[in-house]
Amino acid sequence: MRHVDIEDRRKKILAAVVEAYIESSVPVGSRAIAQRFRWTMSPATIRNVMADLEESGLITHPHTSAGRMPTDKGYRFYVDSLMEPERMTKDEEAIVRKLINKRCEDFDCLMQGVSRAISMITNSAGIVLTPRFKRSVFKKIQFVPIDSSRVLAVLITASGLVRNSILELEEEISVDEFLKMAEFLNHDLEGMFLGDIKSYLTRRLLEERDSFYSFLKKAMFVISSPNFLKMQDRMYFEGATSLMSHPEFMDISKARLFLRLFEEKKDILDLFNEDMESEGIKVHIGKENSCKDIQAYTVVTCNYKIKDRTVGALGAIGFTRMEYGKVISTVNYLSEVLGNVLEELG
Amino acid sequence: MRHVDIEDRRKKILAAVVEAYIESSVPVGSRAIAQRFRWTMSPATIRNVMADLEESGLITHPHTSAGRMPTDKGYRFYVDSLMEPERMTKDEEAIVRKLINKRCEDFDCLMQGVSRAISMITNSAGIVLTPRFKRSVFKKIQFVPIDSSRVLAVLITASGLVRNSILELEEEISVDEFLKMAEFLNHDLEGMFLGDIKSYLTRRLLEERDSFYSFLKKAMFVISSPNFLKMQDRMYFEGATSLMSHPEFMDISKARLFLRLFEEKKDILDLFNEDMESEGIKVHIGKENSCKDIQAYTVVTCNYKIKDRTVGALGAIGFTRMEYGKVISTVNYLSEVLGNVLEELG
DNA sequence: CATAGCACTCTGCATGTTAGAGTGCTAATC
DNA sequence: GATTAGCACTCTAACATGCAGAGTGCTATG
Repeated sequence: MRHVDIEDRRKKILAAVVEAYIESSVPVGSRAIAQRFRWTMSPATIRNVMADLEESGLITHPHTSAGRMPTDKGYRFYVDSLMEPERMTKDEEAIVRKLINKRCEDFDCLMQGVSRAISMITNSAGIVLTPRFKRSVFKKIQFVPIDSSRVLAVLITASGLVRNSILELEEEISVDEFLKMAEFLNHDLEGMFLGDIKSYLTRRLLEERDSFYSFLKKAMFVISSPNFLKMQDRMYFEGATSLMSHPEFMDISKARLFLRLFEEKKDILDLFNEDMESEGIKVHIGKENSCKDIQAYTVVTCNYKIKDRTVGALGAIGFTRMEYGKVISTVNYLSEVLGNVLEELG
Repeated sequence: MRHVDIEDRRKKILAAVVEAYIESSVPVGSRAIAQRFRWTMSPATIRNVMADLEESGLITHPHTSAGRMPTDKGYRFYVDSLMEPERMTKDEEAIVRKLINKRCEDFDCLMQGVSRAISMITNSAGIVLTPRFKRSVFKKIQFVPIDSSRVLAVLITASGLVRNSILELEEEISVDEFLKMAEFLNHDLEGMFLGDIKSYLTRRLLEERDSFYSFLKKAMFVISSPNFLKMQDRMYFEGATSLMSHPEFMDISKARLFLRLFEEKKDILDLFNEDMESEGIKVHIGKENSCKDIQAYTVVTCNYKIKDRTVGALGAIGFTRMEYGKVISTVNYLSEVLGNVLEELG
């Protein structure tokens, strides 16, 4: 059937435009595309198809006599239907191994290594969110008294992460009471998600009205102390410099706005936190982003897991003109690597 | 005496050139300087003095018919002899209070607040090093067993900072033994600098050859576990964006090199760590910096203290054309604020 | 239906021109 | 003797002009 051929050619040419534009970062003309197909079609033919693709809103023109470049819609179609997945090369795996080795058991160093690996391999900026506190599983708590009015709470999660916070006490609590409280909490909360602890204790508080009551209340007070459960979830961000060399940042005020995204953090965090709710790779291309300041970029995110449970997210941010195949496979790969390392480390 | 007058005028004109150049960021001409002095001198006179200053290497010319701009040597003279100290304004103090309030008792948040305050007030980038681990004073240690082969060591310093690390055990150590070890360490090491602990224990090990020996050896093993004492000293860096709007970064490759300084971190850390050895404000102007990549910038650093002991450093980095008075007073002020907050928090 | 050819358009670069800002020098003035 | 006015000179930034190159759309032809 003729019709299939035409559809097929449209796709091939769109893919060629996208790939050529990604490589060169300048609008591509019909001649360049014809060359790509080893002159099996003439530039004139390609021009006709291109005019067609433009009408469908998949590519555009910056001005009359310029080549074509993909629109966000064009990239979307490319990512969904045309793109071929890319395998990680040996070199790239070597980079990952080099940056994320056992030697650097420091948590900080690990997170930094992962975001740096993403940025180095993809030529975009790498982003890694620390394992979300609320999504971690309770394993053990211990109290270390500092002085009469303060105590240090040390909490270990099932995945081996440690968080500590200093609690300011209003009423004095004896060492003995703290020992009992730790024992109680360690027994009752084992295996519970940290995000659920508060509501669990509240429920217990309502159920048991007798002997245990005042004790529970104290535990509750400790747990809901202002800086206990709302703990430092952090974001690592590396590789802004690798974006700086791209022509998109010729206008420095663009670069400035981009960097501000990461000083403010909020918009990026929101995006990642939302994506964490679902499984696997998510790609947000240009104007698809609800946040205006991100609309010039593409964000690729992926959740990562410890023991089959999503605890955090990581990803990459770059220009819409990014190497989608490579970025997607890299982000995917590193989400697995990070999960594994954290599991092992736990 | 005539001679004094001439010296005095040279100084006044140099100060005017420096200040005008800092304000405008374009080379300043004799006319502009004359205007600054409300035409009490004619441009021609000023030109003569300027030619003189240029011969002394304090100012330069980008080309024949351009105005003058200070050299690094000129800035140095200005900072050492001409500059007037600037008081913090009410507005600026309000910024500090807003960014560093009690509510944010989270350590991360505090460090970030300080570096952000520096950057906002000075229009430069703010840098804060966390309190150096080695310079902290031992207060208390506690061991929390995780499983048979690992134990969590929680260390509290006299200034109230908490650091923890997971120790991998080669030979099994019983819970009871850990309790005794903690008791021993807590008793013997109180008030000692963390950086001195290792050598102290080594000394003890040599002195006591009898009953205590095997016990000390175990403690020694724990203390010198690879990731115990070489802990994560971090650096906070905020405000790169505020530098981006300056004309010095018109060439984006400059901006790129600048950002790389902070992805690499090493050069900056070396500079700050060295400056931490001495007291008070240090100013490194342009080419005075030994690190080549920093030679286009001026770095202002200051140590900060907890209980009269230097534990860390903070500062600002900006173009040599920075508002020296404001930057110096701001860095100085915030070093005190940070010290006080940490002390209170400890 | 595909393609060759042609007129047209837009960019980027090189070149030329001009206004403005600033200097250095010299001669006149205080 | 120090200061200043005046003038010739130089360099930059901005704008105009011209031209080559790349790319398109349209039309006529295979």
